[in-house]
Amino acid sequence: MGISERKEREKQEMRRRILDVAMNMFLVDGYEKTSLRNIAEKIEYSPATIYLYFKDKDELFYEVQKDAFQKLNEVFAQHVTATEPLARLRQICHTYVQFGIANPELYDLMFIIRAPMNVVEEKEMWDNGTDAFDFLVQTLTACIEQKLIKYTDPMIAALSVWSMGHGLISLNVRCRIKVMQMCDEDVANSINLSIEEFLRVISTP
Amino acid sequence: MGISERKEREKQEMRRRILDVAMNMFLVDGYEKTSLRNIAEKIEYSPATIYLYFKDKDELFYEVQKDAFQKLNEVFAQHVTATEPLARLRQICHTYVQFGIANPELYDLMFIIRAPMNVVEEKEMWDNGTDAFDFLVQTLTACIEQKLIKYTDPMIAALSVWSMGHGLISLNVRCRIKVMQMCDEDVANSINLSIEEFLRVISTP
DNA sequence: CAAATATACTGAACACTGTTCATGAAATGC
DNA sequence: GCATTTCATGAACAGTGTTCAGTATATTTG
Repeated sequence: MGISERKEREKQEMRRRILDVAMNMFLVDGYEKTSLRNIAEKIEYSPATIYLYFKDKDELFYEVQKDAFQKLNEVFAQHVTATEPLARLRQICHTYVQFGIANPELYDLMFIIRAPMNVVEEKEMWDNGTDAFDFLVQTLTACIEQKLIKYTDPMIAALSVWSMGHGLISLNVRCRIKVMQMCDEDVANSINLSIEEFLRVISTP
Repeated sequence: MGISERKEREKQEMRRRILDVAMNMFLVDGYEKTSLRNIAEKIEYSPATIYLYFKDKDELFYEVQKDAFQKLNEVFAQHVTATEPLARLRQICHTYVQFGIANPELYDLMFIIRAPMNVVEEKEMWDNGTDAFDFLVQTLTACIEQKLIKYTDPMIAALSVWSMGHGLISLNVRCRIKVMQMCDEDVANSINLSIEEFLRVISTP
């Protein structure tokens, strides 16, 4: 049956089109402005049509999040080039934080916003973030094996590094670093300094 | 003029009543369910009345956030009792994280949600979080003076400790730790372990 | 090819949200 | 007692996610 195959392909193309438009609206206008109605208007379909391709807003946003993580993974692949584990760790940290600062709206969707995680509630795991996290665990395992850092458990180390990076970005993205009187440049500087200090501090003497 | 004083007092009482109801709704039902209409219904006034006491939703939420930070400060005063700086730091970290885990909806309002920070945009500083942050800086300054930790700059140290704590809580609150297959108990355990390891790692030998 | 069926899509409605404003009622000042 | 200020509201506006009966098109069947 060539027809049902074409139908299936067209359905997938429509899904992709919706996802691409949604991703673009996220990047350009941010989360707040990315409504189902706005997406529908941009693809020139009725809002109800979106529900033929996604169960609800959460499921749609979960798929956009998946694409966002692919972007992050690509950035990792591009910027994390060192072979020495500690140098890799440093590259991972800076690449991650830079990605967050450069794409605050996308970072929102990936790590801060509640919406897309409702579909995970029923699931057993959050598979969108797995690859990036595994990438970090792998590097940290190498660091620990070569006794380059003071941590002993790769999982705890990964959770700590990630929390530190996420903490820095999300406090900044959500304007909570304004407790210290600083200009934007100072803030960016402090974030980078915090990463450097953290790496120095966790390294074995 | 006794009358205008009474009027002023009544206005403040009404403000307090709105804030208390809002705080309670946050604690019981969470951010999503705390709408101006729901608050208005609970105080048995029209939604429009709230605008006679607050400029908009953001300003109201900013005041509730202020109360939330007072709660946090009280918890600090209650649980951070040690005199030795490093012991104090440990107590601060655990108290903070425990507060976040125990009051996820309030933590949302204080550190994650965008809404109340819009009023800060025009302001020069975010004064709600100042006391808690200064408290941390003070303890870290003592730690550095006594050469108990490897950090040299109290500001950078405070930003790092805070980011670590906030990262752990917010990743958990927003279900992002589900990348690792773990039950809730394991997660809570990993968070505590991460804090202990961080404190161990940053301490001078 | 025509009729019956299956698929794709939409307009309108529902129940929400924050916000504004003219209108009305009550308390205060003179 | 009358004028004025203060306080509160109903109704409306523009927006949100979501559902569903109904329609138009495309495909399958007789």
